[in-house]
Amino acid sequence: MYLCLMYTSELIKGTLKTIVLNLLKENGKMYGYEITQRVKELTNEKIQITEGALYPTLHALVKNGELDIEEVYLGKRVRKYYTLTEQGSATAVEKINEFVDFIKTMQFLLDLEPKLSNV
Amino acid sequence: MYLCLMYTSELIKGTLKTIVLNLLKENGKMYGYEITQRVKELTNEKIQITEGALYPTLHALVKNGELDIEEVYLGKRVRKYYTLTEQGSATAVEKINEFVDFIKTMQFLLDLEPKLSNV
DNA sequence: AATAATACATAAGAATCTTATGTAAAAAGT
DNA sequence: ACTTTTTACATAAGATTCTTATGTATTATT
Repeated sequence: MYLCLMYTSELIKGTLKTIVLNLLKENGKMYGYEITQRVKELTNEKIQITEGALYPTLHALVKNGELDIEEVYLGKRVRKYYTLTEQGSATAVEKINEFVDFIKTMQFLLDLEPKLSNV
Repeated sequence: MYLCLMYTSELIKGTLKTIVLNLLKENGKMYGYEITQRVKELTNEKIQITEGALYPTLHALVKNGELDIEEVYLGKRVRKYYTLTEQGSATAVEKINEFVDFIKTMQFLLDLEPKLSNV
């Protein structure tokens, strides 16, 4: 597993929580492995979240009261579904707003308007 | 000195080299302290590059052949101007293209089209 | 029956940034 | 004239986050 094939990993750093919280906000509940696969699909493999990065992050979000866990057994194998707590929903919105603002600032700083106006 | 007042520092991580290379590409030559002040001005203090982060990064870029140094004495005080090498110019373009692509990917992943269409 | 995919987890090491500290000259304020 | 602020460099300990490697074990596919 790799975190990043297409981008130098530096860029992805710091966006993992934002990605996880936002995916849960859109999909209601997801389990860890599902998150890694969904991100891979949606980004055409440009962003690949490693399990070594994801699981500790999920555990930290639970510990911090942002996520709840629900364990589901499929036969003998456990699958851990994560959902946003109320606090987690608020954090998701904050993180996304912050990221949007950050992008705008970087666009101005790097003088990228023309390159991004046709996204 | 702080790296970031407005944004959680996580987001800025990984963008420092891109910022430095791009500023040098636009301004020809700059010295370290000037870079910190320029970024602060241009971002309305939202991004504040700390000297503890900047100087080691500049040194690493020099070591890696991306930047050249020119020392200028103002009375007894030294000022170190940095310029892009040929390789540094190429890296600057690469980094910016990579960042633009990364933003596009994140916009899609986080479903941010409406929020960013009016930048 | 063997391999690949699913699904969890942790831990050592690398990279990057924060915070703190240091030096010293020039400018600005009083 | 003296003090403080700004300019301008630098490094180092510690924190955080991610990479890479490794581990376990079930289910699905070939």
